[in-house]
Amino acid sequence: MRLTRAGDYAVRCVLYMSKQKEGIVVSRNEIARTMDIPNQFLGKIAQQLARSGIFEIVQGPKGGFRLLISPAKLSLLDVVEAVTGEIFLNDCVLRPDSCARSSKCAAHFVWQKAKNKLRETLHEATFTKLVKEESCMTQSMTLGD
Amino acid sequence: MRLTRAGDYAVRCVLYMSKQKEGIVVSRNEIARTMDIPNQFLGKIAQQLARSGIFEIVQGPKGGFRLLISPAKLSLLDVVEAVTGEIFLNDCVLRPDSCARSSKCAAHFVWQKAKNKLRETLHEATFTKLVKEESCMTQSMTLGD
DNA sequence: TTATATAGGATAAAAAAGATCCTTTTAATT
DNA sequence: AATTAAAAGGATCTTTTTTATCCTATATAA
Repeated sequence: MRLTRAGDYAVRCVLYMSKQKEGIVVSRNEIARTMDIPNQFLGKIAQQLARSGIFEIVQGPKGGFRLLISPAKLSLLDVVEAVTGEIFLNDCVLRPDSCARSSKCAAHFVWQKAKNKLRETLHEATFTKLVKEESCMTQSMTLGD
Repeated sequence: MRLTRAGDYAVRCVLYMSKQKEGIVVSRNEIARTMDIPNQFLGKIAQQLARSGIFEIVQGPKGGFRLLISPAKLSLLDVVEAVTGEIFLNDCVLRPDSCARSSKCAAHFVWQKAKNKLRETLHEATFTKLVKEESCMTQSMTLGD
């Protein structure tokens, strides 16, 4: 697995949205501008996030995206996998038939274990936590919001 | 990180060599044939493994590769990273300067943590262990050997 | 009903990965 | 010393994946 640009953009996008008041529609233009994401490309990525039920898309003026899952329940894993598909580290773990060896290959199990740990780590990281940590790190920010 | 075909081939190659008597030269042709690796491509991969000190290359008739590190001390991580470079899951962990956000980005730390765990898992898997597990799995093999 | 903002299909451009061609070098064998 | 097998290494090509954009259609607020 390797976080693609698209996956990175998706995380930035959701991270930005997680900082806004819950339930509001956040404009795509605004997200793209603030988070340095090519506007049209974000459109494509948004489709995938919408299909996964992470947010819904509102068209028209004042359109944009509305988070459907609270940042407290939304993990890095959810967002990344919405864009890149289920994480896997090598073909033969996800598609055992692609590798004639998989049944008798010990490496296979190591990859599987590694994959599970990776997903676990990303699953524990909710966006609420990320936002919180981030605000701790930025000393120059006003503390009172 | 995602195990590329090249990385997979490298693992297969070293796995095969680990089953042979220690210290002998194993022919590239033989490895390629047995492990289903494109011969020439294996040549390229071998160069990287050699540069990393994992094995040495012997030219000429009866040439091939000789493991320089005992399978007991050689891990999946060593072999994979010899071919793909140090494992990383996203750009901003390995090259923080590539991402203007890295210093204030909480996701950054999650990726770093995930990366460390992944490397740990792969580091624990030595080729001796892999060979051993593999022979357990293959029930149809002669147990004696 | 007009202006704004996103959807979504098609396609292009760029980058990465996989593979092979060909000439050169090395070393065992005769 | 000559021959030959086997691999090195540079160059190049193909394929796949990723990134990005163009353009027309659609939805909705004002």
